[in-house]
This record gives sequence, structure tokens and C-alpha cells, in this order.
Amino acid sequence: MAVTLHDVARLAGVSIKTVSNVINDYPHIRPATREKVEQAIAELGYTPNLTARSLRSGRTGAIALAVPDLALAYFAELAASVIAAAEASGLVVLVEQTGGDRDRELELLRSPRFKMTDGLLFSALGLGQDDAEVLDVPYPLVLLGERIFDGPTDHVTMQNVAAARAATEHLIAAGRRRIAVVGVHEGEVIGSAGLRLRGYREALEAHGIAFDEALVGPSMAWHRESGARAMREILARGVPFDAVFAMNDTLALGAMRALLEAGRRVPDDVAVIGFDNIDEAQYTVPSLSTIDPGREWIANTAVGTLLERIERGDAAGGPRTLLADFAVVARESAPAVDPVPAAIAAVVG
Amino acid sequence: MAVTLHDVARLAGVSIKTVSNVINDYPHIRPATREKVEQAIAELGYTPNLTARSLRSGRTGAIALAVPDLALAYFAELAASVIAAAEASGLVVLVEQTGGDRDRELELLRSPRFKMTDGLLFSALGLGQDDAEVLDVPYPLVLLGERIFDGPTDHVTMQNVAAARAATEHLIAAGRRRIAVVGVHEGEVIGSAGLRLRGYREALEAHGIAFDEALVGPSMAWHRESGARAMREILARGVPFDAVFAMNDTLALGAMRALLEAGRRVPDDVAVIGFDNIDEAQYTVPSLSTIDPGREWIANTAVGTLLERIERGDAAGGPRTLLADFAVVARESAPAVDPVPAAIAAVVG
DNA sequence: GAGTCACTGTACAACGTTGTGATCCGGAGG
DNA sequence: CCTCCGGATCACAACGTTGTACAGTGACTC
Repeated sequence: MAVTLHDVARLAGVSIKTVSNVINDYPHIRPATREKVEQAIAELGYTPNLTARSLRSGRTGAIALAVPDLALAYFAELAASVIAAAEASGLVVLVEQTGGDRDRELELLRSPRFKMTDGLLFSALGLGQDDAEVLDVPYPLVLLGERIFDGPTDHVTMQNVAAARAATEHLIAAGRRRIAVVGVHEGEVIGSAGLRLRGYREALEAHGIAFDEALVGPSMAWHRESGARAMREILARGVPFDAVFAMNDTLALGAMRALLEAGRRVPDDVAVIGFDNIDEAQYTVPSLSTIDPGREWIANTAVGTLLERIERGDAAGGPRTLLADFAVVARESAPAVDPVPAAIAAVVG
Repeated sequence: MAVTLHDVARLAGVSIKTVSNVINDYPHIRPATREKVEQAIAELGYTPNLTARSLRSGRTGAIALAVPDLALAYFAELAASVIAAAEASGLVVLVEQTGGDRDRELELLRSPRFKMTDGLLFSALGLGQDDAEVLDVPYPLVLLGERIFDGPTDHVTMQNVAAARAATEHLIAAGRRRIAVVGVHEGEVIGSAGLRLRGYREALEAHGIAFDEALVGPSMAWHRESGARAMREILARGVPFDAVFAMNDTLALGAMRALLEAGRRVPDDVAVIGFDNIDEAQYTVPSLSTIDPGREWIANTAVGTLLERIERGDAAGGPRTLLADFAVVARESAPAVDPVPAAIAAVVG
């Protein structure tokens, strides 16, 4: 373990700096010298001490990714994409879980743990618009998600309102008029729930459908269990409905479960559409229609933007907001009605 | 950003070492001095440079976790548990994805990227028993998974054979005799697939049921899609069967999908049991019976073992193998038959 | 033959921190 | 009055690396 440049230098009979030069591909080295050094490196099994290199260079080659919970499919898949994108740029990723808790998110932003990384990709869930200023941190930060807009940092996110509207209109186009909505956060204006609810309402309004409180299923958590609970609540009210827009796929799966328990057929009696396009959605029974929010693009863009901030700092300009394209993915739970190929009819952006 | 001990020391009018002492809770500091220093720290917003600290101390406070793919539910949930366990020990986690590819796994083991971490939790998938010796690396390493046994490192894993046998016996206890198996890796002896197949065969044998090649659905990948494909293959053979043991939950979900497409009712016509107890399993329709392999315990134990290796090195003794307890979780897809509470009947270990 | 230049290699300092030992001081003990 | 001790603080070196500045060594130009 303790093999250093010194050891290599001694064995090769050169100075420590020459070894360093060999490793860093400094051009002016005599082939004979290079060979001697390389042989010594191989013989001793030397590997550079990245900590020392980081200290010297000011760069660690690592970025941090903070998400609420990796056990949530959307964030697991996001993390998978981020790690892959980072690797392509030669970066490694340190993953933190906040549990979506505001205090932990605040603490994380202040934590010196990130002195070990070059920057942070932060998927906030507990923070709100009023917390925008705490994002003004002395290290590169790229915000993900939809809790804070127009903050002091770069922001990579999705078109929640437009996508939710498209999802709802997908149901309307299929002739559904009584569309329940699951996963609402009451009183929320921004945040995924607030924005997606807005898209839902816009779609109703655009088609002259009245908004009906009785079709709203609130649920703070967005797990399968809470989706099932919210759905059961709506079912218990006895109001008629023929479709469900769930604020994410996980909720949708819970809702489908509750519908089937209640003897409703999907999509015959009730069409269901979700949001996120998690892998799982295409293998459920029935397969889940959903919104593809452009996860890959978000991951790549977020890593790219962060890297630019790391390398160029404020020289890269003021804070940017980058929006992913989205698409309606029509599957069994809410098939497209007309024979126009769904891909053509539904892709937006 | 560039606030260092020097800056704090200058402002507080003390030496840099005194500031360091304050930060590290060195006992002999006059209260007045401590206060001066703390005020200077607050005023400048100083946070320690962890890279420098790491270089000096030889410890980074980070561990690496290498898994095949975070988009696979089991590994996402494992990572979630590992990160939580690490945090409880004051560690952060750097996550790598290998794609289950042998070459990438080999490269990862040699990579100096881990000089930035204190040790590695390695969930191998591409390596095999013959690669055991490459695990003999000059840094603390704890192996997860079931690709290599009796290697040169600590190993935290599950009781694959016994658990698979218990899963199969759960089906047999319900009166099923024609039990298909999905996700087999042909020719594999160890590895999850090999071991779980062995458990399956042991159960059949113990109950005098002949092993039938026609009921075997091979599949290298363990995704939903491959589960569905393997199941369709078995269905296409036209052989009768009344149950399925899937080598993991994801396969089981794919298999259930294929069964329902083919008009078979679960569990009436075909009972299904999986393996892993991913979160999702309890919310599918029908909910999935499965094996709970003790994921939390594995995560906690792996982190604890790695930490012990980091702190005590070889003084902690020779390589250990640690096995998690498991339990049969009976749900709708393969309910327990007798009225004995499943929890009592099924918990093993 | 002197001056210039490209090439090759070196010595030294620095990144920010902490361990080691030294120093200074006041008070207790002889 | 001197010694000794422990509290409080500091100077220095070191962790392993790389940037800067510089020193040789030839070869080439004029």
C-alpha cells in the first residue's frame, strides 16, 4: 500500500519529479528513462495516491449526488443514469440519501463532507421555494427536481405542467371525462405535486370539464402503499370516475392495485396513467401508461452542467434552467384511442 | 472557499495549530482562546478541507460500493441500506456500477480510484470462483453476493440453497407438484442461479418429485423482460405445470405477466414465488410471495465488517463468511396453505 | 568559437491538515 | 529561592503529489 513516488524514484534511480512526469505524460522524457520508470512502477505495483493529488490539484474527480431515497424507483434509476454519465466524464459519484427531510437537506448543504467532492447534484424534496437562498453555496451545485425555481444555481428539471397536461389530455382523448387524480399535496403550488396538479387542471379547463374535489386523492408520500390508500379513499366516496391520473408511476401502481381489489377493470372501467416511466411500468399487468420525463437527458445534462461549473465557475454565466423534453407513453392501462401511432401523436417537445 | 486554518488563525490571533486543536476538541485550551477561535471560524465560515485531512490522517471517511446496476431493484435497495448503515457509522458511500461485466469488475478492483476511499464493498456478478485470487487486493475489501466462496476476503451473503429449498417446499406444501423454475443459468454451479437451482432440486428430491428439464426456463439476465420470455418459452412447450419458482422477484414479475397474458390465473392455476423481497413485491397484483434474504442485515453487517477491517486490518483475523437469516414471505401469488401463521411456519434460521 | 535553443532532468515549495516535540508560564513543593 | 509539573500554546515537519524555476547537455546557427 505504502508505495509512493519516492519508492519508485529510488528504484528507477531518478528524481521523484521525473516519475511524476512519466505518470502525467510529460512529453520531454527520454525513452530510456521512461522505460526505467515504468518498469519500476510495475515492479512495485505503484498507484498514485489520489488524496494527495486532489490536495495538490484542488480537484477530486468525484461529485456528490443527493437524492431522497434510492429505494424509490425513480431515484434509483436517476442515480443509475447519473453514475453512468459521470463515469463517461471520468468522474465517480458519492451518493447521499436525505429521506426528503428538510432539515437533513439543509444540513447536507452546509456539510463539509463535500469538500471531498468537486460539486453536488442535489435532488431536493424537503426544501421549498422559500429556501432558495440556502442554495447559494460556495461550491458548484446543480439543482434537480421541482421544489425551487429561479434559485441562484443551475437547475435541470422536467416540464411538469405541460407533461401532466398531456397525460390528462391523453385520457380525455380516449373519451374519459371523470378523471381522478392521486398524490395531491394540498395547498402546494410548486413542487412536483403542485405543478402536475396545475397541468391536470389546465387540461380539464381546456376541454370544458369541471374540476371536482371529490375526485382528488391527497397523499403526501408517493409510495405504492399511499397510492393504494388514496385510491381506496376515492372509491369509498362512491363518486363515479372512469380514469386516474397518478402523480407518479409508483402511486399509479398502488392505485391499480386498489382498483383491481375493488373489482374495477383497468382500462375498461378505469384508465390509469402515471408519470416517470420507471422500468417497471412496462411489465405490470396491465402495463402502465405514463409520461417519459426524459430521465437520461436529465442525468446527462445535469452532469455536463455541473462539470462546466466546476471547470469554468461563474465564467459559465448566470444560473440556467434546463428543461427536458417529455413524451406520453401509451400502454395497456390507458391505450391511445386513434390508430395514429402513439409515438407520433404523443411526442411533445 | 479558500478559507483555511491560516485565515482563521490570523483573525483569531493564535497559531494555526491552536485552531486545529479547537476543531479537534483537544482538551487543554483556555475557554477565552476557544471562544476567540470559534468566533473567527463562524465569521469566516471556515470548514475543514477534508482532502488535506485525509492525506494527513490516511483515512477518508468514505467507502466504495460496487454493484452491477442500480436500476435493478434488489441492488438499489441494497445500496439504500448500505448508505444508511454507512451514514450511521459516519461514512459516506461512493457508488460504482459494473454492469455485471467481468472485465469491468476486474478493472475496478485494480483501479486507483479507490485510493479515495478506505475500502470497498463489492457485489460481484461477472467474476467467478476461478477469479478468487484477484480479490487479494491491498485494501480492505468485503465481498457480497454468491459468485465466489472461500476467497481471501470477508464475505457477507445469504443462504441461497436453503432459502431456495424453502421457497420450493412452500409450493410443495401447498400441494403443487409440477414446479417450473425460471432464471436458470445452464451449467452454473455456484452463483445465485446455480445455488438456488440446487435448493430447488433438493426440495424436489426430498419430496420424491422428479426433476423435469421441460420445466426449466433458462435466462441469463434477471430482468422482468427475461422472466416473461423464459415463462413464455415454458408455456410454449405445452407441458403442464402448477407453480413457478423464479430465481428473483423481478423474474417472477415478468413471469406473472406472461402467465396472465396466457390466461393462467395466479395463484389458482399457477402459484408463483420469487426471491429477494423487493419493496415492489407486496404491491403487485397479485402480491408476490418471496424469500426475504435479510437485506438490511447484510448491509449492516457488510458495513460493520468493512469498518472493522479498515480499523484493525488483518488483526481482525482471517477471512470470515457471514450468512444472513432468511424467511419465506407468503403472499397472494403463493399463499400458505395451512392456518398456521406463516411467520411462524416459515421463519428459518 | 560563442551564443542560442530544445530537450531532459532536478530542487524546492506548496496544497491544508495534524502529530511531535519544544517553549513559556504560573503555582505547588521542597 | 529553586525545582518541578502540568496547562496552554506554538514551530516544525510530514502526509504524497505537482507547478515553478532552473541547471545541465548537446546540437545548431552565425
